[in-house]
Amino acid sequence: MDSPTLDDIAKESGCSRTTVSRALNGYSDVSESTRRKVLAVAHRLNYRPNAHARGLASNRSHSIAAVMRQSAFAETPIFIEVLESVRHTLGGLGYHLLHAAPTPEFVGIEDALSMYQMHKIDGVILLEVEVNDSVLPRFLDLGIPVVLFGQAEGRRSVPSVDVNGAAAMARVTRYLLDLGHRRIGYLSGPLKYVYAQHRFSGFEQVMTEAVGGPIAEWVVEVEGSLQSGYDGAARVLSMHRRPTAVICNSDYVALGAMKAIRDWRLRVPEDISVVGFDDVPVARFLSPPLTTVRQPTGELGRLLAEQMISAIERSTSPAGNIVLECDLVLRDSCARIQHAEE
Amino acid sequence: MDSPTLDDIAKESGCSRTTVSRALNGYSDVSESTRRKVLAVAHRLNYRPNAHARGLASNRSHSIAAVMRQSAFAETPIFIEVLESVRHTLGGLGYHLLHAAPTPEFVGIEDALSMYQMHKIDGVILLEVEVNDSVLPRFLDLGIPVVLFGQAEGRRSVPSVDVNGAAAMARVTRYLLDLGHRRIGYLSGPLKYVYAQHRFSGFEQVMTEAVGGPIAEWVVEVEGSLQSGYDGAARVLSMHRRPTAVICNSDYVALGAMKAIRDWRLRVPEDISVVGFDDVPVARFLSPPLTTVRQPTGELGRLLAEQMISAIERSTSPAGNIVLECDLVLRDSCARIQHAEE
DNA sequence: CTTAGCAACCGAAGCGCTTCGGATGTGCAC
DNA sequence: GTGCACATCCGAAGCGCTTCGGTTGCTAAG
Repeated sequence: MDSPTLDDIAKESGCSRTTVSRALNGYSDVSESTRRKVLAVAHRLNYRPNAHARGLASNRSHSIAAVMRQSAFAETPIFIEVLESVRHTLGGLGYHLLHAAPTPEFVGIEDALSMYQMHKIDGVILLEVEVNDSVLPRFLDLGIPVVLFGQAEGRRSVPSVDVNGAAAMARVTRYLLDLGHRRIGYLSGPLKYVYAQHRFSGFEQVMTEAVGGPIAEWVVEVEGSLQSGYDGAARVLSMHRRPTAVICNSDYVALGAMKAIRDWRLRVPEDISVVGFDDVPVARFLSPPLTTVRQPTGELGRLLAEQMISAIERSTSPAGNIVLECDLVLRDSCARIQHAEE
Repeated sequence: MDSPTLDDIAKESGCSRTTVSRALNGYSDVSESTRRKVLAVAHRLNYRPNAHARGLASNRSHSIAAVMRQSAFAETPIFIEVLESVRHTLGGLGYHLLHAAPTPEFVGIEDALSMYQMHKIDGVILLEVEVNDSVLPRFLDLGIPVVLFGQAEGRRSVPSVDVNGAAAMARVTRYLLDLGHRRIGYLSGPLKYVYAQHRFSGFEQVMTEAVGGPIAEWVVEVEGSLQSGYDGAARVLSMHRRPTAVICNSDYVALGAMKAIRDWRLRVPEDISVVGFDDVPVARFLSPPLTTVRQPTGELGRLLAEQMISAIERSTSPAGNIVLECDLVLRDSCARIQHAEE
């Protein structure tokens, strides 16, 4: 059996194709009784609008793509949660979410670009933003509606949803200071990313107020991978003077760092305290359970979706730059400092 | 500037719209010289076919969806790798991959169904198969091309790609037997899934040959979550007689189990050996590094994609039921048994 | 009684592509 | 000269929808 079309509904319900279309799409110049009749028939026939026909006529696909960078998906489980929330919200608004995930050749972006040009998607949610991002302008130049998870420096006109990374890191730093730590290491995310800059600034500021600033040798830039966390920690651990605590850019980095610490025959948290970021499911099951920062993933996703739709439909609220706060999740990977030297 | 259409190319290259279309789509009744001319113009104008128009005319979307169950994505990182490979392969064939991931209300499937009815997708890759699967027939009844990652009992006509879970588990079991273990626990995946049945049968058979069969109390059915692994292990650990080794259905389950073992004041591997499944990135960084089973994700993804396309285009090879072997990755979570009691 | 204004509805064009069925031209055997 | 096979090309229809620009029939003001 072939799928029913608008014409089938028109025939069944005794009105024109135009009226059926307008009834189904919620236009106002359709009487309530007609609308009800049309909806009843549509439901009975299990009608589904043909996305191609609709797209061709309206130039809209009702699909939006989530674009991220190389390996971000595997290394940043938090994206999964955020995107689930995005999908859920979009679904309620009649949109589908597509993941344009990255391949080694960085095709995530190219894919999205070409999908837009083919009218397969109406807009893009970009999941990681670089300082002086080279990708963002490519979308913007083509007039592709973009919403950022993160923030683009000096581009407040691009709608965005972000977490207050600076405040979160400031809080983590203060927590460690309160435990008596003064020598704090910092495994930063790649500083080409805006979020990494923000987080570091939070750390830096509190450290400056408290102890005159971070020690440069203990600040290491790492990728998101476990191995990179291991290597970063190893570098700090093999120094002459070691920190008593290490703040990590993600839980996976923290996990790598913890392995390095064990390999150096040191204990967490007795010898070195460790803090992660993201609160991935694994964090609670580590030994010791990891103290970390939780992001409001559900809320982030919901807002991203809403911003996206209003960017596309240009009717609702104007571009917003939303920033949410994080929670500090205290577990057992940090300890009050044992023997204050200095 | 508006996107160029076939007509633009036709005008520029001096041939008809029909010829341009056929040239671009590789039909044979176009001379080489014409084809080259057309391709050149298309490239110069940066032509991208309008997916809607194409879909409307040809009734094909050149998109395929990956469908999975509740939370599978977060708990089964291996899917990410497989899907990356699927995406990569599909991309080379002119197709896009969409993830129709699940929401709590199990909408992954509904989504895919409705997307198919809207002609947004041409087929579905189904990522987990239940015994007597209730979802599969829903796709099949609608005539939706489906390829399984896994196998459906008694449905050899549905193309599938799977891993030889029975052989893998048999190998794991033999490995533990070789280390002197006789009392082996087994944290199984939900037995409603075909793959869990297969894996268990591999374990069971080897145990039967070696020691007359598994001990029923040490076989526990768990979900994929870390917590579930913890709970399952806790149940076994609180028994009067404990196993000396535990085989886990996934690395995350193993991670949960390891935490339980620590909480019981026992050591891995000295007191209890642990084996995982999947070789997630985290496995190598655990303490101790986890012995586990690696699946050939890249190959799996490639084959899934190829099967999908041939299912859609009905031209190439017939439905296949492919099964690949896994690798056992030896690390430090298993030890030769210390003191044989019995 | 006339007519402006409004609610409700509809006809037809057209979105950009594929594809069916033919048209054209060339070379070659008869 | 005629007919045929073949390679190459093209016109036009049509996919199912949205939307522009109406028309119709009613109410209520003038």
